[in-house]
Amino acid sequence: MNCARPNRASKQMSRSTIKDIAKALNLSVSSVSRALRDSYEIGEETKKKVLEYAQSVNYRPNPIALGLKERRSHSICVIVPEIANNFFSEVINGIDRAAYSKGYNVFIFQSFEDGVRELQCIEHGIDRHVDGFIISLSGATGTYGHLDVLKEEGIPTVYFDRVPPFDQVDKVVVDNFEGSYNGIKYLIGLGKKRIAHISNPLNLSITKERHAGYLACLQDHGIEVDENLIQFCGFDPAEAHQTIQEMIAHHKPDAFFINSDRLTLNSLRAIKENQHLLNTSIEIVGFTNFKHVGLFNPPMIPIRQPAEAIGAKTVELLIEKIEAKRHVREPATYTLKTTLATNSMVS
Amino acid sequence: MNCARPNRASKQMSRSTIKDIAKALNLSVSSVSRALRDSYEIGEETKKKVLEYAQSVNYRPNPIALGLKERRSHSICVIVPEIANNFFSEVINGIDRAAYSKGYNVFIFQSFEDGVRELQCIEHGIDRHVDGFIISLSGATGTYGHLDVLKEEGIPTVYFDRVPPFDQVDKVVVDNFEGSYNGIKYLIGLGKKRIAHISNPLNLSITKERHAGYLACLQDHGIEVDENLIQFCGFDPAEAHQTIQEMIAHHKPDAFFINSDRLTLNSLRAIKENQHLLNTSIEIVGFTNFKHVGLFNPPMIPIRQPAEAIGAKTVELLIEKIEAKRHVREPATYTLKTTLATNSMVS
DNA sequence: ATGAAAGCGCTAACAG
DNA sequence: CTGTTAGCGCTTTCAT
Repeated sequence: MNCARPNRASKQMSRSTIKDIAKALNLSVSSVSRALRDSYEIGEETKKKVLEYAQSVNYRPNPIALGLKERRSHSICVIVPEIANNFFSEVINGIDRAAYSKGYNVFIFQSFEDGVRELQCIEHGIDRHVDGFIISLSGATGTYGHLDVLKEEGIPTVYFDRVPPFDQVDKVVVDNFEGSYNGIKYLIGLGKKRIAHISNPLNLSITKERHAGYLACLQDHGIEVDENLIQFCGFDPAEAHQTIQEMIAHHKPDAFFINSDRLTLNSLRAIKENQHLLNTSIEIVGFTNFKHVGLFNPPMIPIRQPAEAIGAKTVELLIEKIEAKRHVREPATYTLKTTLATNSMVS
Repeated sequence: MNCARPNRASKQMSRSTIKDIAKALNLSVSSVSRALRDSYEIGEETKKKVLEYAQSVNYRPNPIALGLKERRSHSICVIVPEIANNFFSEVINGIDRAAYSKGYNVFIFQSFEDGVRELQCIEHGIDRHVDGFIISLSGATGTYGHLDVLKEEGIPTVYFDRVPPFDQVDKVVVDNFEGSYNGIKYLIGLGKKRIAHISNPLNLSITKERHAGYLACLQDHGIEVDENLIQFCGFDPAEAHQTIQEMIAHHKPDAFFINSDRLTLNSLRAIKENQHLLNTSIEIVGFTNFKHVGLFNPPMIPIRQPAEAIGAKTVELLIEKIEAKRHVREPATYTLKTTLATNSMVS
């Protein structure tokens, strides 16, 4: 740690700038700039000299100055409801890796399921001149007016998972309908008839689709829908607990289908504690990307989303939009597949 | 969505600037700036006029321009090994909330356990003129030279959890020694004699301390240390699996103590699959902040870290340093307590 | 091929 | 109290 201090001359206290280089090499700033950007209107000689010197002082362009000048920042902004969530943190990994490999910086913001903060995040991103947004909507609001800025100012944006209900935007989602349909089908195949559905509130796109899958599958298999077996429940663990408890006590389900990652984990404990009230064994299927579901007791079958792939896809689409010169591709929705991990020991 | 377009005049295409306001109000930019910053050298009248107008056009200062000018950005940079980790994502929550309430923006970067990327993250932060850093070191490197920039340039920095081995920096940690000591004591209290220790490599500060706690506790209770029961193991799930398998097959432990969050989750499955090879019941204690440990089978007792509090503390220290005018407090280490959650059903 | 100068949005001397 | 100006680091006409 305490090695001899490098000689004074080479110490670059505050990062060295293009101006410093110009001075040192007796050139004008514009020439240096051109050399650095590999412009065609610069002499080979000079270019080489500049590049070498820049290297030697570990020159890095100042992205702030660049941003001010160019109105772009080579960075993208990701807004998710919360990071402490298996699914979202995996998606972020996918985004981070993909963006990094394309030379983009990633800013991660959390909306904490709050529409107001979501807007603030968007404004922060805009203020910082990010080149584009990747957003999964907060669950708390049913309005979308705060997204208008993005459209109006033509800022490239890709939504994923929890997407807005209008059309003219890019979306990356999974086939939620099919995901829950297959989950229910699995339960029915096990002979289950009273499949409880624990769901987040219906204002989110994904919730609606998953709910529809549940209904459709029951219908297709001639099982009548019992409204008592459907309960909506927010993000609070205590609420989940109570919901489950009442469901078990009053409506005797023989299986559970749970609608979202957080809700699944929150519900499992309540099921564990109350399942003795039922005389059948209980089967559980739920959306979750938690990797170690195989350790759970009661056991459950997870419906998994290809989170990293979703992240990678959003980046691909976003960068395509950012770098598109003229002809912009029509906005589209990309749908990936969920997996029903019936042998869920595998990570 | 397709509501009548607001009248042309009020449409602020590109964000309105201080200059626009000056023009509109027939003032100089400096007066506007002063009004906005609530300077004392500005007339009440003018100030009010400016403030109102600014409000009406939804003026937001451009942080990029500000950053260029002021060399500070009112933002901090958090660098963690990975986000998809219960502990780190909780800490980030703590940081986010605390920073937000003090008006600071948070940039989150992942080092992916890679020293080179860690340096890049630091450089990114510096380039973006963040006011300070909160860092938990990547596990892959044993060198610390890449942190010198921070010291040399005097950039406020607070380390947490995985901290560097030198003194002149602020650190927020937990009492890892005590944490594992208590964990082992608990196992011994259960009558366990052959307590296996599955540990990450010893290059991290936290690993060393936890290891020391294990050794000390055995010693204090007159249990001889069996080197065979100590195994080191990286971040790869397959490696953990093999390590556990061999441990069980060859050395017949009657309990496990596992050293880190990720490793704990990775090991549990291997224990589950191999525990039938043992004739005793097995007890498990491990560091993890996963919230739903109570659902696990095999059951385990988690050693928890107060992650949100750690995050909040790092922010408090960092902002104190950032905003300190003259007299800088001596760097110090703040040690919080772990919890041995013996009734681990509680979230 | 190279230099000079303007300007991105903002603040902070410096003048009045 | 208010206006003028320079400058943060960089790119980009526009001259030369």
